Amino acid sequence: MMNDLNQNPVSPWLAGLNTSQSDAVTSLQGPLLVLSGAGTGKTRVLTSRLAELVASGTAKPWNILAVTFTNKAAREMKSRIGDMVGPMVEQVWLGTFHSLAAKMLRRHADLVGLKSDFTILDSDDQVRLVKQLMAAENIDPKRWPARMVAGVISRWKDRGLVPEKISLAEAGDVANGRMQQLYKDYQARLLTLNAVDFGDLLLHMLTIFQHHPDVLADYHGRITHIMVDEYQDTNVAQYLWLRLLTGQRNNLCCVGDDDQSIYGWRGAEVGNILRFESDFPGAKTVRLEENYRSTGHILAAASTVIARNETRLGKTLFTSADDGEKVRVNGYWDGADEARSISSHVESMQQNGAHLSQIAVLVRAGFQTREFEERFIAIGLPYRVVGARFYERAEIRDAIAYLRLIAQPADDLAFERIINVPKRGLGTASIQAIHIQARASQKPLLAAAIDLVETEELRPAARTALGRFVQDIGRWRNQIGSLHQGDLARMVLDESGYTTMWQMDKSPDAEGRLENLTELVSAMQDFDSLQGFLEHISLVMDGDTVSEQGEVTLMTLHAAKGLEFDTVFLPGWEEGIFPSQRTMDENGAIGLEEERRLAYVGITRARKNVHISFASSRRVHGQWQSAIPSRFVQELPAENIIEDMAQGMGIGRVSPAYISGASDIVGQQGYGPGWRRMANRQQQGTENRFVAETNGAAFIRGDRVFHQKFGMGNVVNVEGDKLEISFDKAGHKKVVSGFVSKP
DNA sequence: CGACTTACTGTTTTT
DNA sequence: CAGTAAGTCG
Repeated sequence: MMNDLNQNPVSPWLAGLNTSQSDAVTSLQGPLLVLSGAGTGKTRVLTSRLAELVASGTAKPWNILAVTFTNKAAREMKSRIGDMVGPMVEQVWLGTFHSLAAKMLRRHADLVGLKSDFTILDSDDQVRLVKQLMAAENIDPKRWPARMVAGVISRWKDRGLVPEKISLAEAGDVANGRMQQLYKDYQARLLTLNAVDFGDLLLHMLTIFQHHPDVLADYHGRITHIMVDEYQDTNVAQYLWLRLLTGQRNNLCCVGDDDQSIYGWRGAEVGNILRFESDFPGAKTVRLEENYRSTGHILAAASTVIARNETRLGKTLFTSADDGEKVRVNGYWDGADEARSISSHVESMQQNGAHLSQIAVLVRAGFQTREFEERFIAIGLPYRVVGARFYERAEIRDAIAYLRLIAQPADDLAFERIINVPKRGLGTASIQAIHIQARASQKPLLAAAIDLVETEELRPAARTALGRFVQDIGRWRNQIGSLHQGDLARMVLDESGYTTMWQMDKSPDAEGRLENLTELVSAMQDFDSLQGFLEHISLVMDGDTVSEQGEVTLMTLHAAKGLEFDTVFLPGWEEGIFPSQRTMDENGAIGLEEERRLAYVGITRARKNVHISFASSRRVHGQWQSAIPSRFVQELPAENIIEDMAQGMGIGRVSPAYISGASDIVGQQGYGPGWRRMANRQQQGTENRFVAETNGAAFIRGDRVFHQKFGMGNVVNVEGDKLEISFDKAGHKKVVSGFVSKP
């Protein structure tokens, strides 16, 4: 240990660092790349180094720019640095790429034709805008989905490309070769809306830095040291932004792990980290290779898998921990079997004293959580699904649209979203009239609507409704400042009839939506102003409520990056699912490597136990499909795993017939008839059995019933053979009586 | 204008 | 299968 590096024996954070960690923490000048493997103490190094920069007098807090990707990471960094250096942390430029860029852009908005109170659009708004532009250009939205077109534009922005820089070849035949025009239109439209999308935050700053050297010079004067977290996830625009800000001083410290780059499809360039040493001559590279998280077997399994990747800088992780238990590999008959087995395993772990919060099920894609949810509900196992993000829910977005429109009358997208929500009798005809008026008078939609009410243009009913609407908006707008934004929000939701709309709604999730609205209002209390709140929500899309009262975590591998658990279940390791067929089709070998990194991320989330599993058949889009174990299963080193096969299903022993997809050929292990027929028969049998059991058993309100998927519940309403049931765990559902039984 | 019906289409998603 | 988005009828 070399924790007493002469110059500052009092820095407590230097104690207990290993050699390479402390090397990284005390290398304060020049370009530094810290290659930090999973579980090697990355955050600790990052925060300690920042503290050291300040404590050693190398830099003042306000000379340091510390960049992360997520708000969560920024928060954590802030609190940990705060623990080390105290309130000085407030002076550091600390935040996400987007929040920092937004802060800068508000200062210089006029240089790119924006006002400093510009709106930040989310991806949903983006797509709707693109859709409108495509309609104007007569491009078939079926042939070229707006989502895809918006995606292409976003990828260009990720690469730092403004519309003028798009080459013909680049645009390709997407949208009939009109992509460049669409991109131009889109940017023009954003300017008239005084809005930017996420990509613009960076892109506009690049433009400003390039065209206004004085602005850049000003930042060079302010910022002398830059630190970046998760460097492997930076895209080209972020790279350029960092590079420009770094300038001649060259004090850039990037921390990352090329093996954990899993956002390539979102524009992240692994190349950035791979190229660091040539990009920044004289760069020093420090490898953090001692893993403090996982046991030997787990680490060995992960290392062996990732070693197959060609494109990597290479690290050799080691641990002084025990070998621990081997990674268990399980084969199951089908997905339900897999879910059943995993959930009962979790149950028995719980009975043996394990904390549910230390157990996670990590899947490749969101839809895979469902099977587990259903099973967890059925057996009453507490769980939480990470991913369904609060601010993306329709009711929250609607509520925010109201607030946006009030705060920002020119926000046409917000206007369109809520003009007829709840229903005010303003349909396509009225909306079109507003659009025509707006275009003719060069005004935003709300202003045009106000004008339109004065005319005879609309039918009386619509005119009255619109009149009321614009009047309401104006009235609420006058309350800004005099009324606390939380109270204002409640008032808006009540007076607009939005709350009533959901109260009247009989669908089972209406109640939850109302709760979400209440939660939104209470979340607003914490902000200084309505503007402040809106800025926050446009950049912080995580509404993660930390209810750590012991629940199994269910989430995607992507969402799991950076987290750790004692026990991790990795189901669905089947070709086509994981690695994902689509990724392989679209990105070939590169895509496969990214999938493999995802496998690496998954395995390295575990401290003590990993359970990998696959199923022989699975229902995908309602169709039964046979599957072969993922190639990643084969790549696991035999000495670090235990195969725990059900019914003689082995890792490499699946009949080749299934590989070719000829599912009707009988396999060697007696797989029987094709999966499809087989499955149908099973399903029919199941249904019949339930009908038979409950035959003649009429249900009445108040009956206590059991449902295979949803568990126990009470009948709250009966309509013929359809029952409305309030389940103990699954909430309100409507089900056919044949699927429930009396206990 | 809105409720209902039919056709289609399914990853991952830090901001 | 199931959720959505567009399309049709009253």
